[in-house]
Amino acid sequence: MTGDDKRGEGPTGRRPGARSATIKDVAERAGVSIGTVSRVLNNTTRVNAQKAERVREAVAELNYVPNMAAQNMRRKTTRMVACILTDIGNPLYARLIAAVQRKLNDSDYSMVAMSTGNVESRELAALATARRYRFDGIVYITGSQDRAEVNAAIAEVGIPTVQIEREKPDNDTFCVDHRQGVRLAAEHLRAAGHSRIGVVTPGIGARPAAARVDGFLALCAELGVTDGADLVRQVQGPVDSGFNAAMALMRLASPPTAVISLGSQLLAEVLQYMAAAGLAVPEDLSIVSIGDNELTRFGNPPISAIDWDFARVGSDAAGRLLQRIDARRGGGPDDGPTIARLYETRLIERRSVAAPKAPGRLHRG
Amino acid sequence: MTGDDKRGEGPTGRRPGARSATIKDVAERAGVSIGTVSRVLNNTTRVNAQKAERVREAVAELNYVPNMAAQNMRRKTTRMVACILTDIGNPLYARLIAAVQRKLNDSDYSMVAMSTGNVESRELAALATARRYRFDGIVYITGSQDRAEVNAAIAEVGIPTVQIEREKPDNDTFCVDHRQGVRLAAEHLRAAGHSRIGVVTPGIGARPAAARVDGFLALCAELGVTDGADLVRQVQGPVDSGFNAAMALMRLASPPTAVISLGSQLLAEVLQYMAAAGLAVPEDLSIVSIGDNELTRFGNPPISAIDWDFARVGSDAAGRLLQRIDARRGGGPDDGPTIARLYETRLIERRSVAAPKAPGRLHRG
DNA sequence: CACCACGGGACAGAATCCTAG
DNA sequence: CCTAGGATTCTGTCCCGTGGT
Repeated sequence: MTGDDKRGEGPTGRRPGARSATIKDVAERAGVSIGTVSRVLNNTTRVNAQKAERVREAVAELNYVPNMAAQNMRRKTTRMVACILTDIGNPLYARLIAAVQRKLNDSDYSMVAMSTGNVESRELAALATARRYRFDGIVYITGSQDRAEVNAAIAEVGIPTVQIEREKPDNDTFCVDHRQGVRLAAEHLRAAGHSRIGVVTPGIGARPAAARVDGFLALCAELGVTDGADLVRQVQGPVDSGFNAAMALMRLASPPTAVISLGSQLLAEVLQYMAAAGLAVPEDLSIVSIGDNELTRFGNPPISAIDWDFARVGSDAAGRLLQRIDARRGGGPDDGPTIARLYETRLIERRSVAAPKAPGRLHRG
Repeated sequence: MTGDDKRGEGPTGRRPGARSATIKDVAERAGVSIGTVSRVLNNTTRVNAQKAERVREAVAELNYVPNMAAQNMRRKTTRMVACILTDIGNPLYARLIAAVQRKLNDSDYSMVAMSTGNVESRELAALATARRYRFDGIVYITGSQDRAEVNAAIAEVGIPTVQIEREKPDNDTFCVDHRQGVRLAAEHLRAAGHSRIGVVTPGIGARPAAARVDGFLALCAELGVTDGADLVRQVQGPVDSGFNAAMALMRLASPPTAVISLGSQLLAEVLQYMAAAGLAVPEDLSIVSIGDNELTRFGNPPISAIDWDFARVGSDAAGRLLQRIDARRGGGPDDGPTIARLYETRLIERRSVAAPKAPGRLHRG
């Protein structure tokens, strides 16, 4: 009864083996029934003020914490959301998953992160895990879009899902408008006088790269540029690096006067090539980076970049997921038709873009 | 009995409302008892091959997945580990948590990430959550070391815990040897002829910064440098930026000829100041960065940096945590005394260090 | 008598429904 | 109508006991 006894099995020095208190222990100590304890803790209906007080005291004295596993069983809900992505170590997505985590946390959900390394079997394993744990929702981020088995598994998993940077009509999707982004970049370069613009891109298995290349080629078509495809260099593995892609581009019979680099890793490699070849930015080659980072912001020279608000994307996606979860709990089938949000990008002008040295041949296009 | 009926509630097109199959359903369908199903799934003892086959068929047909919550109750284990850190969005820790996640995953554990924003109340909330969920372990990363309540909560949480970048004798700790790192940096600069070396550091609440400043001052003392403390600039908030710290340093009556920058964010700001003031690196100021990143690797000029293997740290820490968890399950109290691992750093020489312009006054120290 | 496969029941911790006062 | 106790439920695991070899 005295709350100031700090020895023994008091709150301090909990022995590892000590079983933690259950709701039954609390009920006994407070001299009430289990049901009453539950009611006090979840304040579902009114209980006698005195008993409520005794319960709260008992909870404090026993350092009682409800067991989530037991709650999960009854409530059929875990308050956990899986975040499945290719690589949690990719700094590009750091802000995104931070925003997701934060939003979930604000509603008392926890986020469990699963990296798949963009490997199909691990994607399937992650989905199976999500099912075993009966997670309340899934945030699925990027990765190749065309794996039929994975897409089928997502459809069958039976857990509300939102997808980020994936275009799938079955779920709510949240994508950056990379088509518009690459257009912004290309038009900025054209405005500076460039008519031959190269593109260095990672493999187009995942949506972001695919959409960018798509957007670029569409723009070329609109402008009547016929050899746009020749100027798009796809970097496949880590071996076939951005360094080589940049070199191939610059050794073309009629090399580009400007380059759009997709992804921060590639940008670094392109810059390395330029340094190695003794070429200057922007004098010998103008550069726009898709994606803003420390290198574009603080490098020398600072690189013009296309930027977008990943924090917003993550927050919106998580918010929508929570809506879906609530709707399902309510009993209604779900919450209306799927939505597909597209986020605009913006151009940050810096010193890496200048007029081409040889006053570009404008006859093309 | 026919397994080829694919309509209705078959695996494809699971309706959202459809309750997922339980072990009882499987038992009924296979015509065996619940216990037998359990034995087949966990292959604890031998069961009749025919019955086992029937069970496996039923599992496949019903698309049965065991319910973790129910397993947790009996097994008193969740196969989940909490990763508590200040900010999951900080790219500095991306590799670290990726390694932790990967190591846990290899042993079929899931990682739930919790950001605290380095706010005491949220740290306590994270620990409470870990207790509610009965996580099997905790990886605690960085954050201010001196919050008594937090440290008490870690001690009382009753869950095996390892700590990264925190020096706490009660747990296994895994720290980078920043004292050695800053020494490496300083000695490299001294070897190049610098005797006045400035330091720009974030607030020393957290261990990494504290250890670095400590190491620097210790070195100064050894060398008989008496005004080392004057050359250490602590940047507190985002307002009092690295830009200003660099400026203050360079406007000293006798400014340093070299600077050690702690943290990538600060490095960028120092470089910004240099550009704004029209000063060149390394001609007007040599720089060594503690921490390697894109900016140090690919910037212009590339910056000499102190680097370490965070992936290893994370992997080791997670591995040790798994050992502790196993040991506790085995019944033994724990697994021996706590360990405190320290990881060496290494210097990567790049072009940001040169001899000081005015052949340094060597009479000091 | 030892052994094995297997069924049946107790159990874990919390929520919720029913019912009696 | 409000309060609170008691029984029931959720899903798997583990142990015990039985019947057959």
